[in-house]
Amino acid sequence: MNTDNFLQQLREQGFKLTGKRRAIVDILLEQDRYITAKELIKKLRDLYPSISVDTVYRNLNLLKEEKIVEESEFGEGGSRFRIRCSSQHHHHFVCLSCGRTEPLLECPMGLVDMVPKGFDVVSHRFEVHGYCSQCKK
Amino acid sequence: MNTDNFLQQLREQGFKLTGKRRAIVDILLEQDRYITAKELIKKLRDLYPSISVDTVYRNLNLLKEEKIVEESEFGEGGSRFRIRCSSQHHHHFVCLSCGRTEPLLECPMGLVDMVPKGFDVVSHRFEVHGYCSQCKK
DNA sequence: TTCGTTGCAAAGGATTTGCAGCGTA
DNA sequence: TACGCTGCAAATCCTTTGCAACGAA
Repeated sequence: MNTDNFLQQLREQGFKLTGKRRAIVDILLEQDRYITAKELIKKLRDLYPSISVDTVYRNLNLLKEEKIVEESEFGEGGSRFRIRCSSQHHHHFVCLSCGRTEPLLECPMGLVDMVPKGFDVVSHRFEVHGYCSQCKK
Repeated sequence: MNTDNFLQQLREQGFKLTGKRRAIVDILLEQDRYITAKELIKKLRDLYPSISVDTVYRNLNLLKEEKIVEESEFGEGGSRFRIRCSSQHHHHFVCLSCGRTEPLLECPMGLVDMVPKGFDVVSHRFEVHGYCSQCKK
């Protein structure tokens, strides 16, 4: 997956292809981990020193709606965002220190019956938090 | 479990037993589901019309630190809180409509190896969302 | 009396919105 | 040209904090 794939997908929906939008996707892609909006903005300012936070949030929301980006809430400093590189359903191990993610080996929903009878399941969330091999040292 | 058990626990830590604190625990206990701070405050105002939001948040934070209350973030309108009635480790099915919770039958972490080698696991989060038998109608 | 608790007012941080001008297609 | 995108400023929403008065033990 590269930036152009994602931008192409947006263009097909009638959205435009701007330098700032490209930069947002670029950065998320080269990070490939959960980062806060703040971190993202900081990196964007290297290229676009005056980019406004609203633009970033508007783009993140658009990318979320298009399922290109996913959001998770852990730690401090607001939501964190990461790009969805794989289209296959899976969950993540998330490093509490650097935000790096690693796919988990299983999805619990498929393993056994988790949910008591009588409930309609719409979605589920599974996340394992800890420290990656680099950060645990 | 009843309100006095929880308040007793707080008293042993040197915290005081006020009417408002009791009311907060009472309401959380009679709800036994995830509710937003807003909903909680609304219900508290029946008994204490002028209770302030800061008192509620301060108490929720205290109860969280004492592991009496747990917080989850889903849906709109900020964090949601519920009282921990059972001391046994488990996860929940959460109704997206009414916030009702139901213990899940398994904890995925015990079932198989979920996490690739080399990662230190600190915590995990598992939640299933959907509609309960009442709300799905 | 002591020290935790509360309300008030204000601040804080994250995120969103209306609007007018700009830029892509 | 048309319509999406952007920055600005302001607003909104949720949550926290300092301070002085209050209240439980």
